[in-house]
Amino acid sequence: MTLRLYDSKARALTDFTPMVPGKVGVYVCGPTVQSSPHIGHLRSALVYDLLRRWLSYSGYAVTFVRNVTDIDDKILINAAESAFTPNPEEWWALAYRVELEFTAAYNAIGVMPPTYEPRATASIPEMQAIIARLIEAGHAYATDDGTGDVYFDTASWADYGELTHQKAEDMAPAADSESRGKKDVRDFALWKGHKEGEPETAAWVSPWGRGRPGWHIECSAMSTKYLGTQFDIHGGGLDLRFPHHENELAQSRAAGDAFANYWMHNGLVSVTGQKMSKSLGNSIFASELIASARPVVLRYYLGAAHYRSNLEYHDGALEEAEAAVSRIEGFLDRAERRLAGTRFAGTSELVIPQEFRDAMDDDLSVPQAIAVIHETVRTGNAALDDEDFAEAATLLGQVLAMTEVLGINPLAPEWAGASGGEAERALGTLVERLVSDRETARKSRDFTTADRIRDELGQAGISIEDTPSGAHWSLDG
RNA sequence: GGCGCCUUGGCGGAGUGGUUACGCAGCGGCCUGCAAAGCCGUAGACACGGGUUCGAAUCCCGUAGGCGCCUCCA
Repeated sequence: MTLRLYDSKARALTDFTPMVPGKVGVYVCGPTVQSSPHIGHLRSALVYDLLRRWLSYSGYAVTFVRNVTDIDDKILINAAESAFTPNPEEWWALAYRVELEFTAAYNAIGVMPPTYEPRATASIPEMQAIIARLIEAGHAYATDDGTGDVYFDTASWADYGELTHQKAEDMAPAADSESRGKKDVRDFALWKGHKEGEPETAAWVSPWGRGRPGWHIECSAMSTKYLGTQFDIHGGGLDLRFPHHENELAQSRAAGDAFANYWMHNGLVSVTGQKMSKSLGNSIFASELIASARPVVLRYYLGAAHYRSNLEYHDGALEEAEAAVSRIEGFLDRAERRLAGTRFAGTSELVIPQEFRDAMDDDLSVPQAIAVIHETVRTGNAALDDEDFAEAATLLGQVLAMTEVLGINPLAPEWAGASGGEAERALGTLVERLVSDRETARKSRDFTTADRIRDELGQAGISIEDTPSGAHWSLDG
């Protein structure tokens, strides 16, 4: 079975065929670094991280580009507003600080660094080149009102609306009072002339006067700069379909580029039934999430729903994810302990079951893929109960392989907390001593003492499990 | 007004024209000194009304409710 993806332009599941056999170019719209990352940003990044990992696992050489839009209206506004706070910040400092926050959040949940992460401000000449081609082709115009603005001429492009299947005349006219020079309310800015009061550092020389790029043009420039004028997959959040992606597509195609072959859009995250928004004050920030759950649990939670589904965040969701991850972790841990010292230790082969492969190939059906993991965990636990170590070793390898591909192997080194070193060793020594005392008490059938020790450890956040090979202790998750 | 999406058991969340997704929580059992973990078993669902069909939760139409985009947004 080959990979099928839902192409939101075609509005259908389609077989994925790369332009060049064995190679895939993916462009994903990264954040506009205007304020701190929230749960939606994490989900979006994770979705394409899973896509990228699955493509890589499937044997493709993946060039994965995710941009950072580090110049736009909001960044300038937020920086300007900071002038009235105790910590005033230049727009470029704000953008960079926020970009670092994003990087930290991505790293925290195991989103792999992209092949390249271009910043919009580093591709101004490429943007200008596209704008020049558009003007040349009659699809863009510089206004004559002295603003230095350049707009895309939507009326000149018959296919405008092809991505979201809307007719231009049906679109609600946007009351864009500031743009007097527009020929049509649907025309969008390619270049914004420098305005009085805006930072000099936010203006670049151009044939149409000093100014800065409009929103949308940066992605046309960066995607084609690094992936070519035609490339395989373009992804982003569902809320970017219109106008952002529609406009990207229009300007790139009008400029003569074939652009993306497949369009993917991930579902949004909602809170209490509604999309997060600043005005509602219901944003769940990445920092809050990272503080309230283990990173691997967060990754599991954000990835567990299908990427095109809306994901509803609610209280208790992370606890449920923690329980699910603990179950997987429990099997891996138990299997490795039980197999240690047998001839099956270390013999597990990292094999991915066909069912898992089929699920992932079917438009990245992660929920079904995870179901396969859980089923394998169950049969693996049963094999351990039956002391069928050959079978257990096989299933252990499968679970490891599947969780590795999704980046949710709880025992993987990347999730290991900062090891306490000496403190950890000291704790271990003390606990081992108590566990040993308890074993002695149990052997002499002094269960009062044994239970007291277990209770005391429990109150300290340490749980005890009695197994055929002795007691096992662990810190509560 | 236009373009779309959603409504599944206590919760989360898949899927699909005819067979238990999966996880969490619940109940019964096995195991255990008792637990924990694990295993086995079990209950419970497809918003509502029509239609197509041998058969629909799954396709079509309608109704109700909810959501997204059309304005900055992952």
